[in-house]
Amino acid sequence: MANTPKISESEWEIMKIIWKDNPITAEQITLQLPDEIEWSDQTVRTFINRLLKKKAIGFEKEGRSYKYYPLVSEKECVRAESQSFLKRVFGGAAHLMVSNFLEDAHLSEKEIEQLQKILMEKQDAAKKS
Amino acid sequence: MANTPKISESEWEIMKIIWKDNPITAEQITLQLPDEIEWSDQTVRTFINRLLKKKAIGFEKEGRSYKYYPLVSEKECVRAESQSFLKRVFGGAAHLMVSNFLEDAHLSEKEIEQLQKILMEKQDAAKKS
DNA sequence: AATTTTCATTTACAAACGTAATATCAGATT
DNA sequence: AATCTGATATTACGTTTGTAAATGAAAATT
Repeated sequence: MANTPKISESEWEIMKIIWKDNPITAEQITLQLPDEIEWSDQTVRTFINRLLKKKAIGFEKEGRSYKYYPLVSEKECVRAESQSFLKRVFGGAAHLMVSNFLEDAHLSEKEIEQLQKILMEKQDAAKKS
Repeated sequence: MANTPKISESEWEIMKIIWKDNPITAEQITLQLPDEIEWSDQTVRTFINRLLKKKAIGFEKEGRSYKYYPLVSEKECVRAESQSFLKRVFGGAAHLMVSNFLEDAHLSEKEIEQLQKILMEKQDAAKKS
């Protein structure tokens, strides 16, 4: 609902960690980055600062260091990014997007079933209205 | 397959038009932009030039003006963007992404059925293997 | 042929991004 | 109290993006 700030690709990596586990120190964030990512801790701080400036996160002082926590919810941000992606790549047509993903992705039987369940619920809801 | 160049948000608008209809002149591209977009034609040319530089499109001289055509396929680019989005926002988990979209999107009954069909085929394929 | 018009090419410029290095400041240590 | 250390804050710098304006060259017009 609240309009979310624009979060860059690198900043997403930081946000994902903060959403999972907060309040959290800069050091902990650096440690929890996936292995493929090799940023100096200065770089991590830069992203943290930009997220602060964008009001995507806040902090509380704890002794010597700060602990950061989200100011925007993951749900909102995922939603905003999804909308933007959907619009950019599929002209806003969700069903095109989904079918494209379904065809392309390698899904387990369990996952397929789960999706079918969701679809069936959706169908019921659509019929009722 | 061929690795696709990184196409920015604005450039996507141009590419979508070129994919739909090519070879096409700069003027025609400008005309076919959706109404919400109000770029000066200089701006459109800038994006075209950047796409040329990125080898996303090519051109053929036709008399006074150029006609542009894609050098990368829409399919490839959609795929690359989708992967990038999936990784960034959903940590690469396609089923999470799809279920999120399904829940959020307003799909017609027809669209739902279509998706179910795809899922059923997927299921058959998964079982067989 | 000179001028105007129409494309395309080059240059511009500020904001965002990726990636740090450097500086500053508050506790911890000697 | 002076110094060291670990954290935060400021500054840096090249690239990409959004958004054009200026320039150059070819074609159309006068």
